[in-house]
Amino acid sequence: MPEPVSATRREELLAIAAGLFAEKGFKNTTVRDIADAAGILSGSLYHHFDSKESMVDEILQTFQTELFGQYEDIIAGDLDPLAKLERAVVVSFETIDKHRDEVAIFQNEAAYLLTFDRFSYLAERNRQSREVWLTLLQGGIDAGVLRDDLDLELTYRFIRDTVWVAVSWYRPGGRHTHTEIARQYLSILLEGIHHHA
Amino acid sequence: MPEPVSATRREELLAIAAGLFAEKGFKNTTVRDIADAAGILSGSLYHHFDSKESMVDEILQTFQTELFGQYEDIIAGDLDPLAKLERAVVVSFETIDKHRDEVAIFQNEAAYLLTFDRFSYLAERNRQSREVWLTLLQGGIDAGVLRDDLDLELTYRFIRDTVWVAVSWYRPGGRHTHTEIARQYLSILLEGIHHHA
DNA sequence: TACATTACCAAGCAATTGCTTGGTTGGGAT
DNA sequence: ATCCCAACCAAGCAATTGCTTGGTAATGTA
Repeated sequence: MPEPVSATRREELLAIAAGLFAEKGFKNTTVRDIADAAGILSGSLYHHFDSKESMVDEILQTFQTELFGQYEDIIAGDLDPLAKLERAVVVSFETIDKHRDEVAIFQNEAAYLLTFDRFSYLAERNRQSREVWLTLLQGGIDAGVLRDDLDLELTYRFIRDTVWVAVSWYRPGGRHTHTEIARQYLSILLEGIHHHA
Repeated sequence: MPEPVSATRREELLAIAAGLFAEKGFKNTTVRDIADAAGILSGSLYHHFDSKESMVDEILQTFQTELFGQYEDIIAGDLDPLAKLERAVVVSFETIDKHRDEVAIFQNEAAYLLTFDRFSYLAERNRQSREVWLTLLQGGIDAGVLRDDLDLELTYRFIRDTVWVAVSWYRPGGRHTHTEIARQYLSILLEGIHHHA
């Protein structure tokens, strides 16, 4: 197993931990599991990190900074409302493709991690995410390009859930690329599955 | 092996356990948590049940028997294809309303529980669920009432995910009834959010 | 040569876990 | 009056948990 020259040992260990946290859950992954996967003893992990919590913390912070930066760029950009919404969906699926473990951890463990003070920033991220989607949807409605007879909150949840839950089954190299999935999901979301003559 | 004792106390304890499993996860809920919530000592649970696994087993089996029975009724019924699909969505939201804890446990813990032999029937239920939705979708396509340009597998996942993930935020007595949520979700699914003149 | 740094090992501790064992209580049937 | 039995308690065991401690080996750098 050749290792990327650029990856420090620290980043390697974080990637291993992320894979296990995503697959088995945070609480259900022991420091011995992580150490075994890395080929070292559990105690040796504490040369690199303070605690198991610090590992998942670093994993989540890194990817969230990147993701929310992209959302901000979209909103601040000059695309038309519909294109902005489409772009946000595509970016989300790109993130699922590029940061599958991190997204899975955020999806599955956020509720549990929020019981610790040090992870209270996750609640802020959720609030931020809601604002992004509501802003994009309202923009489309104001421009007359989206239906105005739907409950905005329900529509937001519909989109959010549909996009992120795909991380539970999407695998790179599967029968659909993330681009193709985004395209079809957008088609259903915008046009519906009903046949229009 | 303790057998049915006072059916009511047994059901009480199962309901308490289900609430905790749904809220905190199976592995992350201790037998002491369950006992505390029931106002007894942890050892006393073993008068009613063999193990923690037996509890979650009984919880899942009971509700799945009911749910899949309803799906079978719909497919065997004489509604037209579109109405069958709509009915299946409505029944699913009714189930989320009526068996919130059980659905949440199935959604969140199935992957973990499947690592134990005794829960292999959960994989069979997943297969069964996929067949139900694919049958309903194919029926609509054959009847010319649903679009035939979408990937069937992706459409199935879209519907499945959208319906069941709602259990993560739906609360009875919230601002939307499960009937209202089903209605709006169906509207988006069938017609899309795009504004059609 | 002397020292520093990085990455790890070996051993184990305190807390928590699921579960076991033997015993107690109180209401209902005989 | 006696007995039964469902429901529980009190105590604790063995395994697993996150994490600590003190040390070692290899690779630098002065």
